[in-house]
Amino acid sequence: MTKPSLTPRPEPVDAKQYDPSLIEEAYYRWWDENKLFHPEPTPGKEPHTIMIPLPNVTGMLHLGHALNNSLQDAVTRCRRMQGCETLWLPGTDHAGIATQSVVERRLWEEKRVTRYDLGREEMLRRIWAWKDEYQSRILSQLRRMGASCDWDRTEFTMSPRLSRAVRRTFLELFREGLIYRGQRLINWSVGVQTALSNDELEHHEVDTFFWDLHYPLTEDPSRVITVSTTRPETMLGDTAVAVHPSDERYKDLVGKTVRLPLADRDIPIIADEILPDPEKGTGAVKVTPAHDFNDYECGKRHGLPMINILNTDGTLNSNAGRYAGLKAVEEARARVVEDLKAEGRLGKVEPLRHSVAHCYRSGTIVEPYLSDQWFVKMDSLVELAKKCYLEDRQVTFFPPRRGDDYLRWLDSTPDWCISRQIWWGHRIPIWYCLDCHPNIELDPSGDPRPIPSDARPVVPGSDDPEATPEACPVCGGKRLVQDPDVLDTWFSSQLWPLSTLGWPDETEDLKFFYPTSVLITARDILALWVARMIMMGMKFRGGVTPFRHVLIHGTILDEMGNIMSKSRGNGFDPVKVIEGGSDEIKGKSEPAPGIPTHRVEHYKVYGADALRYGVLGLTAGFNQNLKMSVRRTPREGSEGALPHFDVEVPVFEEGRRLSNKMWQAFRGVVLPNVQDLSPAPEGESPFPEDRWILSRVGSAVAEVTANMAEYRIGESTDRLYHLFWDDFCSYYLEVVKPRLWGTEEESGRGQAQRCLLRASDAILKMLHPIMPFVTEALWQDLLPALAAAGLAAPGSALMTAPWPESKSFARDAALEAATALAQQVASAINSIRSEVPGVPPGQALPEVVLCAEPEGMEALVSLGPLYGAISRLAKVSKIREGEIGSPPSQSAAAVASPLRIFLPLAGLIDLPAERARLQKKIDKLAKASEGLERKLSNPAFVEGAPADIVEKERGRLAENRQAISLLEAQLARLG
RNA sequence: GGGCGGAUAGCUCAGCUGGAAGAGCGUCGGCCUUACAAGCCGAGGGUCGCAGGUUCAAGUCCUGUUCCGCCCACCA
Repeated sequence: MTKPSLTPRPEPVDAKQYDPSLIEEAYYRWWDENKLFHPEPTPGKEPHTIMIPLPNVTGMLHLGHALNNSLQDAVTRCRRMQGCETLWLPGTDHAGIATQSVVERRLWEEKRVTRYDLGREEMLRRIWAWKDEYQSRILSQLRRMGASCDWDRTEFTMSPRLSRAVRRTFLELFREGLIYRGQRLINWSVGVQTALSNDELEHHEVDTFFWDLHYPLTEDPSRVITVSTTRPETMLGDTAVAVHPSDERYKDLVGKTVRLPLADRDIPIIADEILPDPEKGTGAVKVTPAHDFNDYECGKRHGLPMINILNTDGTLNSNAGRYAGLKAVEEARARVVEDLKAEGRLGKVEPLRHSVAHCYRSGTIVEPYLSDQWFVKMDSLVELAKKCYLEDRQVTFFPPRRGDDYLRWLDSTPDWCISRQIWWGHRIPIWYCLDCHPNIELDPSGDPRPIPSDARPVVPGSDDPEATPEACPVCGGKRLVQDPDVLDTWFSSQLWPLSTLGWPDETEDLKFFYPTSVLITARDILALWVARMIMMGMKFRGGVTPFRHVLIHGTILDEMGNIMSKSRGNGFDPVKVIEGGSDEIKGKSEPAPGIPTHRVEHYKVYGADALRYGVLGLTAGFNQNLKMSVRRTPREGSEGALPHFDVEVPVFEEGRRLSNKMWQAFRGVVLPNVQDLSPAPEGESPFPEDRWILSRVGSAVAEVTANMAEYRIGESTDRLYHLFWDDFCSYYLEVVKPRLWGTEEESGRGQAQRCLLRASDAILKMLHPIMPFVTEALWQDLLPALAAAGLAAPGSALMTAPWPESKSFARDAALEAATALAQQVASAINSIRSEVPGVPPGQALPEVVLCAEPEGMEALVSLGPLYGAISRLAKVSKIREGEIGSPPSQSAAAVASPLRIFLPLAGLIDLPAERARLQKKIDKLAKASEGLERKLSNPAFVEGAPADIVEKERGRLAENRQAISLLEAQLARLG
């Protein structure tokens, strides 16, 4: 309570229906201006920290982000109300390759210039401008969704502070020998012209061929050895043919040479244990160590020469002789095949579909490419990451099975290639001495190229991202040039939980908020990001995990099971869902049969709460696929050339209806009736509906609290929906209304008001993490009454109000059972009203008679205090008890075990229709009884099953039989 | 090829440690009942993918199998 009082709350909105546009921005601004999102390290308080999985500045947020951030916000808001000092730290990722590619593409489309035309400095200026624009758009999208991030701590991976952390990390790992430079076969993106790590590849199925090539023996050209390949053009770089040592067919050929066609080189036939599989193809394979990962390993085993035949742009180089300059896959392949055919060296050609690696950003083919790159040695880091999870149990996955995915990746990760031949990113903090290495040249951008494999690295003296080494430690020369490459984006993102809190400085934030509480993310970056953050935390934070929990949520898919994205044409902008409006969609594929790829879509105003409710509801059960159905209906007579569609999303529809229902219930019933508190005696209310709703709220508080603690947020949305709609609105409000309207003494108005306030308060609180806006707005309207009743502090905010406790709500199981029976009775009466012809639908029924067998008397008695409730719910004027033996004549009957219900309907009843209705019920009951009888006549069941189960089944059968006999008697009476 | 997940009402999905099949939407019928027609009342609709097994009892556990999806993998 040390916080200064809040600024005046936003003006109350008086609207008949809920209009999110009148609420959301005003309340968000109010929270923000009161710094309610901003935590401070506070000794004695429990911290709760979430680092946002930093979105890329490449584009706008999509529905997947809406889900991810709704989860984070729901957890954050819940913990904040539970008294934690909550930090949700926002920020963005510079996303090196992705962002540079986007800006380059745009430059080319708009101005026909390349990055080389602009030069490094100007290009970076353009990318910074892009970043500024998109970062602010992304952050405003987050605000729009209601994200309670601490904007004062907003970070960016290339800020000076984070750049310092990156440099510190690089230099420490380098000094330790965990970062090294070396020539390796790496993945090369031909489109972006940079190295990629294994994790940046996408595999796509490609239709191609399997070609058989005949290589003639040097000593006897009439004899050939046949190899099969999917990449005939790489034969220009072959340096051997390999066979399995056990392969009898080729035993005599090992050690001889073949004459490589087209290249006219002699290459050896070698025996290798690993590469060739005698069962496959001809059993003999061509070996191209510079252009295939397996061949590379084989080449190293046998000391084969490695002939690089590629340029960085994917064309063939001079090692390819007359094919130089041709694009390898698109042009050279066909020419090589053609020429081999002409020479009679081509064997059979079979169609083949196989998966080929593509660049995850440019979509172009990835070539294995031999080059000098920087690497992180992974083995010791992998050990730390395993220890954290397996031995220390410092980190827990939700759901637990995700821990297996994590381990699987750790077990199969090679050294990490971290250098990228692009400009946007953290420059590698290594210099080279031009005096020691006179063959280093500077290209037009001022970048040194090439850097020899044996160039001696010179490191700067400090972590300052601006620091440069003064002189060459060997020759003292001052002509130093920095390595032109930048680091893989993930090198900086892996530091996110550390660097955002100020590491390597020992800041108050770092001391208080580290380790973070939970990392919430989708599965696709488990390896790329999650595992590496753990490594860095373990390495640089004294073996402490960066996060205690990892929540892996599913991916939103469309109804067909495809990943949703705007570029595919089946996704949409979350802000459009919130604000409504229209959007031109120009996708790659049809979102559903008959829906064109290029169209205009119109969205309703759903509001942020409905969006959040909808996406959070999808997450129930930790499912990995979250299919979301979308209805698109064509608009008649739409203007313009493009077809127009109205878009409806059922899950958002549900959220919108819920927000509106809340609005209506509070505006229409709760608020008008709590303005003037009538006096009420202390202690428990004598009115059963009061005790009932508090009991129901109490059990919901217990369940929701438990669910939230396990991140079962989808389950909570469902639970709260029914608590509010069914229990609070359909039952409690209906039943309590007369007391609110009535005079004080008789009706217990004061008690009704207090109970209403307590239930409302708890419901709004529990719904707040899911639907922050409508709940805060209604709670503010309710606050004066809550304060008057001593249930809340005046001038406070729901956002920071304390979470309800289940122990403050008395539970009453017997009352809940009695009320459930009352609801069944009301429902049975309504059913008769609806099904029996002749019963007036609108008017109240004059009388209902309830009867019970002797063993049901207790239940009947317990129902006594609830007659008023039944009267309201089923609209009957009078309820009385009757003798079971002499039911009223000319009546419709129903059963709500253990009670019999009679509606005297003299003169109104349609006899044949009523007879048919009764017969239908009897048939249904008889069918159920048959099953029970069979079960109970089975001695194995009666003896084997626990006694209470057998008893239960017996009771059920007796109930059924009684109901049947009653209905049959009724049938007989109707004649 | 390896790993994982899914298959339950027309659609999207709940269903925890095995004890009479649920929600929302959609459909059908009836209601402008004084918070709410963005609503209320009622009805219909399911051999829980298929085949075995364990058990007195299986949507739930085990085995096999078929589809769908995802992740990983060098399939020459």
